[in-house]
Amino acid sequence: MDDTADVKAPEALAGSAPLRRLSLYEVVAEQLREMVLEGELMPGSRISEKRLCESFEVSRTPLREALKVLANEGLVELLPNRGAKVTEVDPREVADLFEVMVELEALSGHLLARRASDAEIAELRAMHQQMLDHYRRQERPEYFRLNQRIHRRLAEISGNGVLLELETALNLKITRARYAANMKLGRWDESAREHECILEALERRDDEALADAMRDHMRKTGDAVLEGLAAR
Amino acid sequence: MDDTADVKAPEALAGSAPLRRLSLYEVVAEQLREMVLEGELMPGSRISEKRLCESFEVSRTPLREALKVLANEGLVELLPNRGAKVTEVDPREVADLFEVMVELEALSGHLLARRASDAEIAELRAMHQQMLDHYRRQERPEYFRLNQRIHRRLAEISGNGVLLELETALNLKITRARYAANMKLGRWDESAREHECILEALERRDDEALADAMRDHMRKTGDAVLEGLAAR
DNA sequence: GCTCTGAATTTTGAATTCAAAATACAGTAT
DNA sequence: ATACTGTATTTTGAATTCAAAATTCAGAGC
Repeated sequence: MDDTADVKAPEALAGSAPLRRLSLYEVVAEQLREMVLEGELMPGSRISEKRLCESFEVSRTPLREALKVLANEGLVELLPNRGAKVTEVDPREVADLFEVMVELEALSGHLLARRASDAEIAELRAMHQQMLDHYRRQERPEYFRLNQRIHRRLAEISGNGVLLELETALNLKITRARYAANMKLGRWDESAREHECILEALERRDDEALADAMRDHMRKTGDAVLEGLAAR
Repeated sequence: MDDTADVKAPEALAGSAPLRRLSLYEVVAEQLREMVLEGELMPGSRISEKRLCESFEVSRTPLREALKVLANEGLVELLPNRGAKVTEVDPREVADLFEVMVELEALSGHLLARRASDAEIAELRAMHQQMLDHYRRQERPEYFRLNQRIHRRLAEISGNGVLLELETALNLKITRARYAANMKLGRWDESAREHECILEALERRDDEALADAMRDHMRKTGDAVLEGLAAR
């Protein structure tokens, strides 16, 4: 039907911020990442290079480069001479993941209490309030997106680049586990309350309380996800 | 001179152990990794694809795939349309790195105290004693290698796969920072003593003491590396 | 002399091609 | 009918080719 559309528009995604064109493999990787995270590519399923190339309308070269990136992120597995498959969500690994994340969050908390500026705390508070609005209006996707943004912002403000990278990387897998577990809504309001605790501890700049609150929040999230996974 | 040598011998490196052929890009990645770690490729230096292709005797495809892997590991930076360069060792980032590593080690300690079997503890003790032998004989490279193996084994035995992966990944950068800092030997015996503390706490299965000892060891290592970096 | 412009060259990005491995499949023997 | 062998097909791995971007460099203009 639309086979006139040979025009690729990778710059469409570039926005305006970084002012640089993305390589094709980066675009493909981002797409793939989303497909894996949202379960569009089922865990365990083999990935046919040809099929994906056709659907993305790119050659195999950038696709294979993208697969290598995803493999490093742990979202796909590369089998030698037999292509790639989407990694399974292994509850055991997810448990390990949260075990680590809990500690990273605690570290983040300690750093935040020391390093966050008043302006940054106000910014987080504003985001938090907006998130509560979405909660009250039961706007689930908006709530979820903002929730993610807040967590990311917390990691950023903690001022440790390595920590930010690790949390981002691990969060990929967590997001995937969430989808796979089909997170029940029960924790929605519980989670909102935990966020309130975090914000309050941060505003008091209470080191230990903040670390504990963040640790606690992550631990409970983990428990909920694992429960969801077990109940499949 | 030797332009008769069109024969590539990638299988020469495959050895016999894993019983599966490594892809070319994996071999290249491993070589590159070593070159970066040992400072053979200087931090900040631009990487010419052509030159490297010639020296490895492979085409650009596997080399570029390998570069993508290294980029994910943070050893090289990919500049759009301008190739790759070896990432600089940024003391600020190294500090962040250790800040995180210290917590990961503490977690590792807690897990080890609970999960290590008697046999595994004995194994670690044996490795430790052997390392002390190398220390007494002043066999530096052997000491260093065994040191690395012990740390890796500790991570393995802690039984958290994600933790093992992270420590392995971060350890890459730490190793590089060490080389860059030209680690002075002063800490050699101090480090051996710290290891003794770790072993003893593990043998007592003293949760807190072990976590503290491992945290402490990593913190001091970090301080030494950072000092070395500052003194360049 | 210095800077700017614009071709020539080099280098990178991505598609295509070629070769090797794996898979699917048909036919034979048991 | 089932298991096995050898061949055809498909799919992956890696080299090559083609196009686009960056770099270099020469010469014109100030």
